Amino acid sequence: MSLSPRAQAKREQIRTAAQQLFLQHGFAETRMDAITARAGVSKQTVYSYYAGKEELLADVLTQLIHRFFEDPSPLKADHAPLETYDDFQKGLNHLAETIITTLMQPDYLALIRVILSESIRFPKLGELFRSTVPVRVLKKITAYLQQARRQGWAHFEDADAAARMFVGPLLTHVLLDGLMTPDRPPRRPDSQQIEAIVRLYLKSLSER
Amino acid sequence: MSLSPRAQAKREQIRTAAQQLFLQHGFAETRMDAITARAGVSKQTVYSYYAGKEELLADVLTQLIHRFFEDPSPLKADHAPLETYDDFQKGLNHLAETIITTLMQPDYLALIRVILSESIRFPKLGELFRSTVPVRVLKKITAYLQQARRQGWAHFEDADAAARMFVGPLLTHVLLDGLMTPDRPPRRPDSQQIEAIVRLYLKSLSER
DNA sequence: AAAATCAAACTGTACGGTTCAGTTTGATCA
DNA sequence: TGATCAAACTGAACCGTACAGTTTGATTTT
Repeated sequence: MSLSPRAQAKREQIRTAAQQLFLQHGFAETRMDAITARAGVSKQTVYSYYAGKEELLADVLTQLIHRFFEDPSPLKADHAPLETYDDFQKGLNHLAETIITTLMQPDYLALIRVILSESIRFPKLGELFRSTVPVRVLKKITAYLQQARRQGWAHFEDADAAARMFVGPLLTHVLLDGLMTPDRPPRRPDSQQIEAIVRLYLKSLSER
Repeated sequence: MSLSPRAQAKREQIRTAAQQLFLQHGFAETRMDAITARAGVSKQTVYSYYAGKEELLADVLTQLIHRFFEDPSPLKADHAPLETYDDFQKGLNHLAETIITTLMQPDYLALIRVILSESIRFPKLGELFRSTVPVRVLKKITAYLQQARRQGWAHFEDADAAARMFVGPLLTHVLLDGLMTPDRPPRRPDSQQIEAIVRLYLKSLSER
């Protein structure tokens, strides 16, 4: 069942080339010939590793989804100290910054765009992404908030609503300035805008 | 420059058929033959009204974008009374409900999906949508909040951040349960979830 | 007012031209 | 000897056009 190291390498070459092209042009506009050319590989080889174009896309996206989530950066905020209220404020700020930085990467935006486009054709992929990335991120944030509540720094009833209240405003930037304007490079909100959001957010978690 | 009533009607037939198919299958997967069949019109006629498939898509989406925004419902909250704090709370709740109801319509979700998919090919369309719908909605909300602030019911510094804080959490539902799962019918959040969000939001606008 | 005439819009079919995914072939490399 | 390569090929899908004939509705003629 396992592949030889050489085969692994070939497969990786193909996947990488396909990934770049799928993310840049989308599924329909990507030509198999372009993939083989970029991978420096013959067409026959591609078809000896993948049954077809769709299977190749599935492999590329599946791998990307897992890689993006295993990326350690976005969610290590829960390992930061949380002893003073200032820690909490800094933690949220850092969390917001890393979420924005991650989401606003051109590759990440492209991935979301492809998934939204193709999830009609491949419902499985949409579901995989949904349940892997955003749902887990929401859960992590929920956990962090509950930890802060135990410490007495946050007061809320509905943890899910509180988590959405945190991510939501960030998403507005991603949608408007990242996904909706693919021609110009994504303009991420500056630190002041993020701070304003976090400050407002903290008020919603204050006592009474 | 104006078209005869008969021509208007034909054009409308074509547009309607094209709209249904583009929203259902997207641009690439929609066949011109399918459009002519559904419109009950010959191919020649389509090409006498439109230079090609792309022009047809542009017309369909442009019309949809304007229609969705001119839809009176989403934003008449600013005409509701705003004299007591209770008015404000009710106003926000109503606003949230109508925003969710509008966005969660299958047609609206499909429109967003098509725009996100095709905005690489047609940057103009993405920009038209962005500047017409979400940007104006944000501005309306901002105006409403500032009105509430003048009445003393809301306290905030950054009006833009406050507006995003309101729409953001709603968007999380649209994204996760509307856009990411096109196979099953969209599950809109129930009134309790929306109330929880509004309640939390009101805290972020409270004094100090 | 009924009949004849006419231009423009429309239809249906057929098909040219192109693009592309996937296959076959025969040579080359390791 | 088995994997890989380049290149040519196949077959199907699909956009857009050409064309010969029909419908429509208005205008003119009797």
